Amino acid sequence: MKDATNDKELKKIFKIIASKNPDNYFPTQELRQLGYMRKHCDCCGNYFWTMLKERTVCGEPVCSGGFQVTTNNPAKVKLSFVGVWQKFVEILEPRGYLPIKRYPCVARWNPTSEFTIASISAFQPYVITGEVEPPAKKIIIPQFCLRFNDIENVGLTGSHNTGFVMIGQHVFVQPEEWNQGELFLDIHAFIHEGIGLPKEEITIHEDSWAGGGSFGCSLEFFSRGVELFNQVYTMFEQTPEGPQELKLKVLDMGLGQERVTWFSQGTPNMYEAIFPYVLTKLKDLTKIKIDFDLYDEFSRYSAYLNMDEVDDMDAAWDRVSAELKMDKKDLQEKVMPMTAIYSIADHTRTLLFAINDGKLPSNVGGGYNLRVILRRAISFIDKFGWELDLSEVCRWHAEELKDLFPEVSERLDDVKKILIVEKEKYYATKKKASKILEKLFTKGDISTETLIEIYDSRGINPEMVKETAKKFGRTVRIPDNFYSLVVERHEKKEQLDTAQEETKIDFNGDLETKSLYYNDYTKTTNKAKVLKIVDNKVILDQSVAYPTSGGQLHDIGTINGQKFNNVIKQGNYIIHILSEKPKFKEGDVVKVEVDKEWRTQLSQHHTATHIVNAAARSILGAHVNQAGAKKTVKHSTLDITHYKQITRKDLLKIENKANEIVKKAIEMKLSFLPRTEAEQKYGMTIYQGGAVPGKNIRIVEIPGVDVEACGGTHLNNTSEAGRIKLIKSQKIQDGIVRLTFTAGSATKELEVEDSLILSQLESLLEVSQSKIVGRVEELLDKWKNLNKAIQTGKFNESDMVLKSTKMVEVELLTELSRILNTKKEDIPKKVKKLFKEWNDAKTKLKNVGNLLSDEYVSDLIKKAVLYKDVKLLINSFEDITLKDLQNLSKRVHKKEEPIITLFVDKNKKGIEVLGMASKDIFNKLNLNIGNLVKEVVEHFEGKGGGRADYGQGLVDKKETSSLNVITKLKEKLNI
RNA sequence: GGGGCUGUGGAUUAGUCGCAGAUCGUUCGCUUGGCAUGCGAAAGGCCGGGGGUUCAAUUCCCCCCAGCUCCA
Repeated sequence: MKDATNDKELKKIFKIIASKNPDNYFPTQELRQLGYMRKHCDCCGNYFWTMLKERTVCGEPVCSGGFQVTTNNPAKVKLSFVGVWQKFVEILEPRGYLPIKRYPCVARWNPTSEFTIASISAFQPYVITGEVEPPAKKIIIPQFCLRFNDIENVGLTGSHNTGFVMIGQHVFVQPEEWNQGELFLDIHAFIHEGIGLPKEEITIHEDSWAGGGSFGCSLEFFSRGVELFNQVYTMFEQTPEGPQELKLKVLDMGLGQERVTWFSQGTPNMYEAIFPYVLTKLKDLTKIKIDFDLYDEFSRYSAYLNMDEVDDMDAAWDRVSAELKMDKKDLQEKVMPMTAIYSIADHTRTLLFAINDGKLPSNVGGGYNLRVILRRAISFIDKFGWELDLSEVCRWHAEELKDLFPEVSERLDDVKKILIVEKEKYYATKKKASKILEKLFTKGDISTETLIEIYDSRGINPEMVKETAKKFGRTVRIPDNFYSLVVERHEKKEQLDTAQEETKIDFNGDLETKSLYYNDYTKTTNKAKVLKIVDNKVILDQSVAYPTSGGQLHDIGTINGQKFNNVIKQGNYIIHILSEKPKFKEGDVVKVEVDKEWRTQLSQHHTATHIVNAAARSILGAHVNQAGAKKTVKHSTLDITHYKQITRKDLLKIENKANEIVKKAIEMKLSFLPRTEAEQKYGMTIYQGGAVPGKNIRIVEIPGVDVEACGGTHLNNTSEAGRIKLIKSQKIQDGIVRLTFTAGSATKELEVEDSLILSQLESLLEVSQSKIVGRVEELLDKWKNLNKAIQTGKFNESDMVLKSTKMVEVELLTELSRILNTKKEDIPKKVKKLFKEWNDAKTKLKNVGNLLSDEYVSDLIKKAVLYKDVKLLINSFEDITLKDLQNLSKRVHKKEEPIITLFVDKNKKGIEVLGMASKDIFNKLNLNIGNLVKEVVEHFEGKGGGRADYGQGLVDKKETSSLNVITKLKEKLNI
């Protein structure tokens, strides 16, 4: 047993051990009392319990010949979906179980998984490890769970869901209170009395379970080839010395409420049993009649259509229609609408719960799953052209579930808004996709490579490609293993990245540092005993210094006057990292002092984060949740869930709201509460900052505003936060917006920086602050105009002066960075650049006899000579730019065609040569200007090139003169 | 969490180390009794931003910003 290296092996070995001595591990006494006998399956070799003497195989579908739910239904009690839970309570509550409310299906408290995937998830990880007290020792819970690994099968097989309720029977007790037989009898009572299933219809399998180093045995309950539930007794843990009894024994029984409902009603498929109200509405609206016999027949073979395993869907449909002795097209036409209705019903229910519990559809993370099912639902609706509003279907679900889950009716308006936004996005990408495809098809055929590429980067799947191909009367070969090719491509790329692991410093012994920063952030000093020193790292028995955690940066400070610049937390102890070797020894009593300003600033930012979070929620809606946060000395960032970019208006509203909260001077309440008590009192939204370990959790409450479980340093009163200023918002992914803001003296510093920028602009543009925006707008406009004028030679006097006195009432720098399309820091740089270019243009245009006036250009053309029937203009200039040469050439060419211009300019860089010829010169004279320029500049060890009608180059050798270059040019032209 | 793609007049976009193009829309003129149309002309580009390489960058390299997308 000790040799088992992983859970899978552990499970296998333990199963053999348990089945050898069933009396030691299974409630055999109770089983026998009830009349069951132990048997050995002829088919798979496992042990099972049954009432039937003649039974020789266990209840696995493979051994007993598939599902037989619909015919001659064995359940004597017919229960609705909600009824199943009510019956469960009816049976289990008198037996000492406490029914509790479901946890959110978005598992904010759980660091190991994003969604709740089983009823036991509600208690993972801290209850299981014994770190946290459960609400009661025996609990039952109707837990809504999400699982997205079988999306393509939903609607097709008659029994797959993306969201489902797992009814949990959970027990957490000390070994001496553990009564396995009773736990077994409790659940048996539900199935036998509650559902009314005769014992003859029940088959119970012996099995084992292992996970996370713990393991135990389990009993699986089957009837008619359907696994109804699995009761897992986790009693042991694997240790280096071998298996040991757990200090906390855990019962994990999870029962699919959908499955049991179906079983109890014996409806043709599961969907019909679990949301009849929604289905009736859907069928009414779509006028779709379900052919139950056909669907039943079909769903039996639907496994052939499992997208995960089948590469060639067409062939798979061929196979199924052959089995059903039906025409393939006919079958698809009949089956697909039914599939669609069931899928829509399932997907909307999942979306309702997930959005309600704080997850938004997105392009990354778990939100992606929501997007996938939403798009799947919409595409069904579009395919059949139904007039169906998904948010309306969500509403029906909410109604249908009101007795069990009243909370999902609370945010239906939010759900609607979110679904609308998401739907629009879907259509936008679809439109884009069809455009891209059209382009590709007009270009030629689509290779497998591009097929994968457009799927990966544009979301265009082979299905869509095929459809468009039809329109173009083309065919596209799609490889059978398309999706595995995509996976392959990812594997190649993603292998390159190696996760960098944090280096852990290894201290032996059970060290513990008492944290002194919880009660009062102004307490910044304490005396402590040195527990351990390793190199520069110091562990004390207690400390006021805050270690980096919960998104808050660590404190800095001194120990006995020696600086520490970093503080980290590891296990139960805090490590101060000194900048030099400590002068004190282990066992010494030392004095810790934390930098007060630093600490205050971090506390201001942390409390401000809670305030902004609450402000955002009150302005944007209840769907706003924290998705991450970071507090540094300079500023604080808060990521919130929201379905679109936040408008500037709303941003301002949030800022105002936040500052209102500050001004109200609300006294903060900081306290420790037992986890369960806190959850019950304030709800699961306290886990804004993510999972928080510990039996007792710290609650940071701004009464009337916000409550969060949080370990950071906080102010005593909101007024101490100073002014909160939102610097920017950015959408970091779909569904998540990052707010960056400052509080306290960071705001002041920022304002100083800002006013510095503004005063720079003031003196540059020679206007008062309030008029800067107007002036910059004007500058940009006139800069454009003059740049154009340089090319045309025509200009407007009014573009030569800045005189705008327009005033705007907005945040100046924000507005400026919008106008200039640049970051705030770059504003002065950019304005300076524009201003300079505008001035330069002015000078160029103003100078008499300047290069751009019509007269000058005409005079220049007069200098042209005749070269093989074509005008040739050679001229030299001084200190103008390449751009000027270009503009001048262009103007000459506009005025006089055909002509060849060869301009030479001497400036700081050296001698620049620019040649231009009218388009047809090359053919006429067999003269390549690019080559000409190249040869000439290279003769003087310069560089250059071009093409037939354009050439450009530079000679940077000091001793070369313009005349030299011109002479060489002439020489090459034989003149 | 890990990848991929895209950014060019108001819209849709082509393009390339070498003078920024097209279509639609807009404005003006002509055609017409008027409209749809037809013909002709014009205006409209910080080639997302910053830095680098280069004789020369919208194009190549790096960083950022914005949007889209796939996978776990």
